[in-house]
Amino acid sequence: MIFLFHAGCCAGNSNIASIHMTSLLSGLNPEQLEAVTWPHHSALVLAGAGSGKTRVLTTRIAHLLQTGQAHPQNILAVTFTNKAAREMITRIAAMLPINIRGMWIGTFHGLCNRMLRMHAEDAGLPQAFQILDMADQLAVIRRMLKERSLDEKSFPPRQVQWFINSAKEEGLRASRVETQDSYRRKLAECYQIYEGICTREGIVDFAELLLRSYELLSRNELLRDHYRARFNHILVDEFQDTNRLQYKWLKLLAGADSPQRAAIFAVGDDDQSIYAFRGAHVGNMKDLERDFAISKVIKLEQNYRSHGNILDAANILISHNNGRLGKNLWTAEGHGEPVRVYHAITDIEEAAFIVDEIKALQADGLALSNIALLYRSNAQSRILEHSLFNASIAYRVYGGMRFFDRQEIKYALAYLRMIAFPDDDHALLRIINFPARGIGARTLEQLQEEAGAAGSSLWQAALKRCDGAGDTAARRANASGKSVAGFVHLIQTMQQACAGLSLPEIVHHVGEMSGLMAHYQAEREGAERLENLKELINAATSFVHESEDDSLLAFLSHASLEGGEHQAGSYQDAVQLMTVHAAKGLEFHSVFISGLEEGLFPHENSRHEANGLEEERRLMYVAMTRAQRRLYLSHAQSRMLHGQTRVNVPSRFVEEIPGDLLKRLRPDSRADIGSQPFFMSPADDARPVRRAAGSTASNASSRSVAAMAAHAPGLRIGQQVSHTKFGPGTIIDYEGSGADMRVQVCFSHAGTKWLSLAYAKLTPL
DNA sequence: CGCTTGCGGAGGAAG
DNA sequence: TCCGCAAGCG
Repeated sequence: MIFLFHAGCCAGNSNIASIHMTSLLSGLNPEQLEAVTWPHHSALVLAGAGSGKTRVLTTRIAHLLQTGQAHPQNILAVTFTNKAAREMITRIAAMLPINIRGMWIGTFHGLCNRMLRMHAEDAGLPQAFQILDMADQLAVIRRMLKERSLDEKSFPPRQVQWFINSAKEEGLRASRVETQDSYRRKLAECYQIYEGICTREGIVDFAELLLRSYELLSRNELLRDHYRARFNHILVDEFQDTNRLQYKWLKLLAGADSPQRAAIFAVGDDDQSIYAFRGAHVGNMKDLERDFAISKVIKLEQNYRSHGNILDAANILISHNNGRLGKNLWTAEGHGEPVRVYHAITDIEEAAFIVDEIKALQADGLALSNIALLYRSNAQSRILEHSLFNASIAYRVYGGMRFFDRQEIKYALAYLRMIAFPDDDHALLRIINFPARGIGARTLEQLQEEAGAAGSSLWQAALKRCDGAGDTAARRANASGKSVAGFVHLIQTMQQACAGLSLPEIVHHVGEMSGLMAHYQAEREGAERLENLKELINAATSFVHESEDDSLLAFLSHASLEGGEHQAGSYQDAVQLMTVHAAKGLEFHSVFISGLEEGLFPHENSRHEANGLEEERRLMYVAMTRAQRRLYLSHAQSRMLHGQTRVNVPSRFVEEIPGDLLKRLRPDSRADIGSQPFFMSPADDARPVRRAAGSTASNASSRSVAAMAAHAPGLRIGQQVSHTKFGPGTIIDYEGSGADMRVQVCFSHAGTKWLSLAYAKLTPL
């Protein structure tokens, strides 16, 4: 009764409580209020974009606690991303002065991990099971295929991986996969073998976390009853993104068919379902209504984000989809500006237009970080970056490599793993020869044979090898015996050295002793990797401070479950570039959606998928509803794709928006020429119109000198420079900006190289 | 062992 | 066109 305890601290607690109550619920619109104060019965909240979804979710939790309808330990709230989970926790903590420890708030995978660690034995897992990310999983699959002499051509590892994960997400074990045709039968065999490896080595992939947890609950009645009695409020964020297994898990946990079932409070938006390709099943929304006897869907349709024209355009666009649950966003604000549509001749010219508009917005006082450039596929960012760079506009690209995905981090983590759990074959294989210590494929094969024969881990096999002291046969042929001995010795030394140290100290030691630091120090382009290794120590430090469990094992799980930021953020004000998928959940004053062409958006691959076009349209809907005040849609008549210039028709999505909501812009004038035809004659095409302001030249020599100087004072293309190692040279090209800026230098003696300005010491001559 | 070369493929991506 | 991966050479 944590809340009552708090209230009881204060005199006149009923007064305090009512003040809290008012402040919690005040400012909610009627629908939000209905959702927040919904009785202890399952509910489906259809929450449109910008309708205050997170607020409803967090306020409901606070309200349940405050009114004594639930104690923290009765609450389980599940999200898809760590970011969303963190935000939820932060907001609840800001609303209520309570200890939120008892609540289970996290991602599906995080919560399943928590449950499996607590009941590892019951779940048939070793206490220290390791979590594989996608890349690790792929590596294990490759290893398996090789061991089984299965041809990678007839068994593409990625397809095998996809098959296994899809099966797991349907809740199917290898033995229960349907095998009508021989191909599926073979894949099912792979799944079977893979399962064996995972069991033997105590490794668990992402899908396995859920499946194990599900099986644990369904098999173990005691545990199931325990959790059912405990969590009587289950709240789900982004419900439209749940896959079949996640829904089954929720259903089992909530006890859909048991008399005293939990209330599931699911918040989602079928119109924003854009993850079918990774298993999301929107049908779960209908299933929830049925399985939990939900009589009324609460709709949050008032939008607090966008102006009217933007919402109207989005509403009409999405109305072209069938089978929607049905929802129409509205705003209390005015219509605002029309949606701007720009018809570019080429992709280059499209980028130039965007740059010009950004400059104009900037001149009007808008911060760059309030501007987003969205695109359907990552490949499109290149040309936008190029143009932004030339115009000296700071930008930040989202996506790509995440911190814990980096190879140097993976190596360090594998060493950490070996310290605590040396029997981990997967970790051993990753680092046994990195940094290089002369252990080749040959030695490894032998080791694997020995381990196979003894039925032991590779580590045990390596130990045995070293035990066989003296000059036995193992040592005769080459030095590999020595190398393995060296490796064994290294790990053992590290184990001893790290005993009793704090986590950050261990990470530091491992970096030094493994030789990783030295390796990257010696490597020419290793500066950034070195930085990341240092950053890993920081990550360990903050982990120790923030986490209840500061063990090495917990840190390793954390690393697997939390990819980390995409890149160390340069905190300067910058335009935000990202895919539409990555933009979901975000909002910006001004949004550009570029590449609105048939084949690109909607993407041509979607044509061969069931309901592919509708998913693309939802994607467009998500993109449009990111904009608060100004929305630009642009498309180019011709675009370079896969090395070929292709001519494209404007996206049907643009056509689906009524003309009276649009303002069409043209390259040669800002006048409204919406009545003119979209396509220009070939003669026009031959002489593309260039906007005056932005240089769109693609070769470095004609780039704006001023542009580069703005990023790197004192440097320009053509500048003679000197490098401490490579000697004199000339700057011939550059890319990136700020801390990420790199220059290409043609050295007199050392050839042409790309160098990071942040690390390379270049002296202007 | 590590680097270079050549070929193929190319969508979106949390945990 | 560009990137990433697999085989091949020094």
